[in-house]
Amino acid sequence: MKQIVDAKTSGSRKTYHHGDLRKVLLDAALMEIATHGAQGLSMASLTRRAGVAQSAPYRHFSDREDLLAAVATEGFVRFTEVLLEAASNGDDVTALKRMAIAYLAFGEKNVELYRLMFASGLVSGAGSDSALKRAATSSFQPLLERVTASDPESSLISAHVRWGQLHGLVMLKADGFIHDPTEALMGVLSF
Amino acid sequence: MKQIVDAKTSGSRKTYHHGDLRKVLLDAALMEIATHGAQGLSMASLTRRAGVAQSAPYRHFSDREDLLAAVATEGFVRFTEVLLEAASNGDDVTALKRMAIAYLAFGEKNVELYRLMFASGLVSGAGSDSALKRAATSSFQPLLERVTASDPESSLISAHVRWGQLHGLVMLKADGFIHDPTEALMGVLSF
DNA sequence: CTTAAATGTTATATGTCATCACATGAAGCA
DNA sequence: TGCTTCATGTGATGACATATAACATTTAAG
Repeated sequence: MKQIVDAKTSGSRKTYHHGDLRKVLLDAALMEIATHGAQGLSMASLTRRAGVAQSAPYRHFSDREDLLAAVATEGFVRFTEVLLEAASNGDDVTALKRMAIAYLAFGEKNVELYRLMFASGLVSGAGSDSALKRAATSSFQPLLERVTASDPESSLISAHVRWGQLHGLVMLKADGFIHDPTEALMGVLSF
Repeated sequence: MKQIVDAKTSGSRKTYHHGDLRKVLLDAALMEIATHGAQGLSMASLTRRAGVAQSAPYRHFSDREDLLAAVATEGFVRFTEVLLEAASNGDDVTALKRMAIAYLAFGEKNVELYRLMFASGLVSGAGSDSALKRAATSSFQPLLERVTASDPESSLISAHVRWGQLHGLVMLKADGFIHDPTEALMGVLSF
């Protein structure tokens, strides 16, 4: 039986073992990334927040990049849920529009996480069979399916075009180049 | 009169002063970024490459971010040249198409530099009167002008839409999510 | 109950950023 | 020419981060 005790009472744990350090670290990383970006995340700061030794995370993640990959994977999972939810009912065309809006909303609400997922080079660098790569691929499926439904001819290319449009607007907004991506999106929702 | 001597003969310079360390560092940074990305660039590695002390760069750049900003600024200057060149002749519509193709080409040839310029958060973080911000803004002008010429009504929004599309394709390619952005671009060159 | 496997700790090696006081050389001026 | 001053490079150092290794403590398997 597991002791799910405190784990954060001002530095001193009651139990030597932590409970679920892996999850605690991931959650802390998600918060840290949301506020300071992945660049500003250090293993050391995570251990201080979790109240464990600096070396502890390496029992759960081979290195810093491995931890970031786990965070990004979680990000893709959540992102996929959001897209599926948006596409869950209505005809294909309106579903596409709702997905587009949901896509932008996710990007704006999770700027730094989104950046880590899509613009950090993590995915392309990851081993080809990694959970990260699979999660990333899954995220693309909802969009692809809806596009295919409404345009079976050149579905993959069309999906890339639409994905590129959304991704571009999110990233331009994230980096301060534009201020109202939704406004721009409305200009193309006649897609 | 300036002694433009060696500056790289196996670690030992003849002159105590370097000649033009600032430029040497910027060039080295551009190369390092092209091969290993901005993330993998360290001040220390630059100094080794240039054969100077670790503290030397701080005479020319206040910190690492300042140097990266200078590199990004140079990137925007080059990028603007490329776009202007592509738009230099032909009617507005074909000029837009050539700019789009040139945009993608620049992105593909300078993946990591492009990432630094557009997706590192440097621009949004920079002080509002910085050379970086001005260079970045200049890069947008050629596109905006051409769009305005062919669509004076909603020119800014239209420009954002097109910019977003191009940016998205470049970034998705950069991070390995798609493999042939040009193919996708052809799908929208009827812009 | 004994022992192996997981998981956490302490200590340490290496590397980076950034700053300090100091050294040197270049340029201006007597 | 010789002095002075300012820009630029050096060496030493402090604060931190990543990562590893040897050791400690639980948990859980037999």
